Amino acid sequence: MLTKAAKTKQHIIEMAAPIFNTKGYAATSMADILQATGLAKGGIYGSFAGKDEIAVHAFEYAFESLVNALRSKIKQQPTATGKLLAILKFYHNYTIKPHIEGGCPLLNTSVDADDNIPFLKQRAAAALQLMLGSLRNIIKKGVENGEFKKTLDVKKEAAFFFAVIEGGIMMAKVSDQPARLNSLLTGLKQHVVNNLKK
Amino acid sequence: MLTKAAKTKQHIIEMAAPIFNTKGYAATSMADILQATGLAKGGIYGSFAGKDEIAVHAFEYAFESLVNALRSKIKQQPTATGKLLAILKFYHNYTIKPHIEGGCPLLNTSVDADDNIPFLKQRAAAALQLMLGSLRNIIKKGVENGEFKKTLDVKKEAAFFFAVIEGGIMMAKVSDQPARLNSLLTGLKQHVVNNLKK
Amino acid sequence: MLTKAAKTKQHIIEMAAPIFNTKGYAATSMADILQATGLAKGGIYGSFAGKDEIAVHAFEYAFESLVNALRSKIKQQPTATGKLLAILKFYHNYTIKPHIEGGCPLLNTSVDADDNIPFLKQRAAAALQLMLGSLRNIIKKGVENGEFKKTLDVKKEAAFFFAVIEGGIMMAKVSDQPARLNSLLTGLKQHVVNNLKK
Amino acid sequence: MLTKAAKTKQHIIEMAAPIFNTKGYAATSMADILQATGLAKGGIYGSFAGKDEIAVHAFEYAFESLVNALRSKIKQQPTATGKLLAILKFYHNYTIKPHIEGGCPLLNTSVDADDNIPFLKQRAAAALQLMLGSLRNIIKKGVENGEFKKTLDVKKEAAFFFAVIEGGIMMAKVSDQPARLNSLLTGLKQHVVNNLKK
DNA sequence: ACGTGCGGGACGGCCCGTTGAT
DNA sequence: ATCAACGGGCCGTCCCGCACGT
Repeated sequence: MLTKAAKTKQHIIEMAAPIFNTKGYAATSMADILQATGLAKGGIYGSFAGKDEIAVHAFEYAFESLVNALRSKIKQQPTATGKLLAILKFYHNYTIKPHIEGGCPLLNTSVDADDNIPFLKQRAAAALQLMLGSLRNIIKKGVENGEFKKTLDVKKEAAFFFAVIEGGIMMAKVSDQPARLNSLLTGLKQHVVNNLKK
Repeated sequence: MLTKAAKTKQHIIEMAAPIFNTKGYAATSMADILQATGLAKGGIYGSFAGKDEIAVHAFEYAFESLVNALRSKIKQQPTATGKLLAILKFYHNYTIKPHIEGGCPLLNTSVDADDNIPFLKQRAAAALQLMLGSLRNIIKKGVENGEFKKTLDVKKEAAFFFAVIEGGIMMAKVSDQPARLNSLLTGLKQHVVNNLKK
Repeated sequence: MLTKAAKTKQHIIEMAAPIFNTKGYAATSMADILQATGLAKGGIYGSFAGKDEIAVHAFEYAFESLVNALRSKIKQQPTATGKLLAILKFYHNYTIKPHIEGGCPLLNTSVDADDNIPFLKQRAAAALQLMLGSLRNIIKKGVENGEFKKTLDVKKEAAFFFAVIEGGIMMAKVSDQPARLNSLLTGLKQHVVNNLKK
Repeated sequence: MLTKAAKTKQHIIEMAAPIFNTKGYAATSMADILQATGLAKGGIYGSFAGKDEIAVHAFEYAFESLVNALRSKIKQQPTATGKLLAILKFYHNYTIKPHIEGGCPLLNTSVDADDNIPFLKQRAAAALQLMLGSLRNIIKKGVENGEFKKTLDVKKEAAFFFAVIEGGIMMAKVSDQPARLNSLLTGLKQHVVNNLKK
């Protein structure tokens, strides 16, 4: 069972995550978090050392939410092809209905933190590693079980897959054209069916 | 000839652009810009109405720098294939030696501004439109002059091309692995040679 | 009992009131208030939303002080004549020893705010209304109980009474001649005794 | 004939006077004056040493305007009674149509400057002295030529006259009730006719 | 242990009145 | 005589301790 303190901590994280993910680290103020959580000024500092620590937990929470959402879709699919297509389906209209407000935390935090906020950059890098690792696993199993061509460069294929998605999210969001992402997802789908499969 | 005022304005823009591009809008302070330009507190406000205006000009300067750098490479190539490969070459090791400190201003500003800073988002969206338009032009001409397959979906192909690059930059940068981008660029090169060409 | 917060708020008001009353709204800086209160920035903005709010409370405090001081003098007098003379006595040498530094807050704030600071003007107007109302009450009762002539124009008489005082304060203060005010007060006294009384 | 420099100076003064008279010394910025005059920064400082000097000239200009306007009305009246009534007529509806924007410069500047701006206070005091002197002259002549009672305290009468007017202006303006002033003026008129005259 | 709320002080962007170089 | 530049000051927000109740 969760202690009261742990509950409060979790509450703060869950309220703060969409704010950080939307506004970015620098533009998110403690006041924003106070208001969102309903806590008093000092109440936060009982649970966290400071803004940095909240930001880290908020990112990890946001990323885990993403991973969990993806994993539940993937698990339902027995084949590697099915898993990849499930991922693509997950991202359909993602800029309209993202799993967390603000869109992909990996993209947001990476770009936000890469030059300035080392402790966040580090977490984002680890998250990316995990994400790419999962994709590679799926593709690798597809190769091993004969679904996909043996000649595939698994690592490259995974990176390519994710790059298109993230690039697509960025473009769709800034231009307010969700179709930009969807079109790319369709392209990836054809790529999976036409180029990866035997 | 440039007036002194115009020179100062340009100086401010050129000094501010890498800062905004590196730290983002919210994390960039007027003090940063003052220090970088060597001007005094009041000196800036003779040339600009405020931080917002500087940020807009800084972005447009950074983006134009990118466009100019790209264009000079493209112009040297007579064929559509050559132009696309020149673009890929331009982005080789881009996270190590970007044309401006902080990396791709389109990526940075889009992600920084999309939920919070409408006047910047708008400029970033316009810049993206221009960039994609240029790519489409190149590919379209390749189709028209018989270099590329007639069946190509020009719009999709351009979006795909740029999405991979931007996604690749993001991943390479956050993970401090420039090779991640280069590998994707190599993949794109093969795509151009194998899939686009007749 | 007063909470600590309420005490601090009151402390700020009491320290700020003479400053605003002396220097006026625009010329009073937050730094002045910080120094007078001994508080830091965060301390002030915990109690007030901003300078405006402090100015309003400061004015109301200053005006209430005036009203209380006057009322205590008035209460001691059973007759209307006595009350009016008590008021005149209160203002004797007022520019030398005002009840609050800077002199009459009604005069100061009215002139300071009437063209520029609507939220203060509004409070000053209400205060004036209250002040004139009190004067009218006194005179009216004097008429009713037979002290004063039945033909008196109560409203006019009250306005006249107060106009002379405020005009006198202004003249005495700017010329550094307190006697200018005292002389007018003497004149008013004769007016009460000679013209108002039956 | 006026030199060009003198013309510029006069232009600045005439544009600045209503601003100072409306907003007060502290709240009037050089930028306000620049905008009103249409001059460039250097243009002002060629004619004046600084804001202080402009404020002084602006006040004196505003006060002289008042004096001139009053004098022209007074001159038309041969009798002392006529002169006093002309003054009262001049102030009728003064808060609606003051001779200069912002209302009586003597009142405004006195209250604005009395605790804080010695160089302005000094000018305001001198102006008051002049104003009261003029009133005394009128009344004194009225006594001498037999219009008024010989027992009048000339000095007191003049001060009383002006105090009511200035107090009335203050009250009328802050309450947005011009009638408050007019009512007092009517009272003064009766006072002149009933109490001063033989 | 948990949370409250007052207070601290540095810094945020911006505007002030003014001066020098041209 | 113009205009670019100065530098200190403006009000307000920032993130954060600390002393206290509970």
